Amino acid sequence: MFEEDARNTLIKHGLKVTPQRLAVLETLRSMNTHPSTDTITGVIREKYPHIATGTVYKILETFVEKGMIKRVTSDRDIMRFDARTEPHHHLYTAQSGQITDYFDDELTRMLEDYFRKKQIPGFHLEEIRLQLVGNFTDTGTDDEQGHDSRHHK
Amino acid sequence: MFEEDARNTLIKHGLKVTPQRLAVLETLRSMNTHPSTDTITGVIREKYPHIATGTVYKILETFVEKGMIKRVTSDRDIMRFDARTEPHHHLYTAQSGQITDYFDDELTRMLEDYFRKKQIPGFHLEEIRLQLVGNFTDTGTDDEQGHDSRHHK
DNA sequence: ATATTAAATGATAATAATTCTTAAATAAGA
DNA sequence: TCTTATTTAAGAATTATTATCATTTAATAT
Repeated sequence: MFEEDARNTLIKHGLKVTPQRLAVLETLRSMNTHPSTDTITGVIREKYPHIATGTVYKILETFVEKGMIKRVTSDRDIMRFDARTEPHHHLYTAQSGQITDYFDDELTRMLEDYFRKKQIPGFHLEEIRLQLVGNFTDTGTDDEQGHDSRHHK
Repeated sequence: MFEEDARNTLIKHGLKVTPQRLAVLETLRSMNTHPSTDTITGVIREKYPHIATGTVYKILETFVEKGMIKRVTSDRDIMRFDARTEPHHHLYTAQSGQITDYFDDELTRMLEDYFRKKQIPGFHLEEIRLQLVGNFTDTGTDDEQGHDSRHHK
């Protein structure tokens, strides 16, 4: 899934390798549910019960600054994070507050082409994010968590 | 700008007409800066000093439930609101945390066409939101507030 | 391997945003 | 006008996030 292991990613970005940072990065990479800080902390504590809340916050902020992860904006007040850095979009559902990755290269290309041709006056575009809001029409037979619709076409 | 006055909008949605609700809706409609709850409260208090913080929160939530306004998700932790219900997109800038409306019918049509043709399996799409992240390249001569780039083409 | 040093962590306090609670006030309809 | 269900005000409570600072630790040079 990820080109390099967490340890190398940290080194590449000039960060000290600590067990806490490894735990945060590996946890985030292993989840496709765009967890909140609180969820990440909870998962880590199963294996590493002593990590402090503030540490997780600080680590996540460092990672965002370095561009290793992204903040995903949810409708509610909680920050969510995404370890995937390839261009992709997000499916949002109000029902459960779930955020699911949506990979669609054709769509990404179409949007990039569009804005390559049409400049927005007075604005330098750096990133295009699409939020697709709706509901899952599932028959509900698969597991609760991890709506892993990685629609890579 | 808006088809009907605030009073009628409230009645149409089965809400009692109170001065507080009128103030919130009119304030929000008069601003194109996607204010936070705190900003809205501040503006209202200039004319109506007694409104309670909790009241503004409750009113905004009621409006969102009724579909009269929308939540706009910012990268940070504060909720922002938008009184415009026509399809449009948003320009986000990290510099100042500004959120600006971006109207582009061609773009909206292109996205609608795209998803009319291509269904996302297991997902019923209700709304398409585009966040255009970047920086304003302004020469900085115009007023601080209200980057009202309503690029209606 | 050890010492050095800058950086990271843990614990906790502080702040900020939002929600909850309840009594008092008020809008809408009889 | 009177009645009643809603709404508001005020402040307490909760939750998310950030800041502080003493202690610990990773990386580097010895």
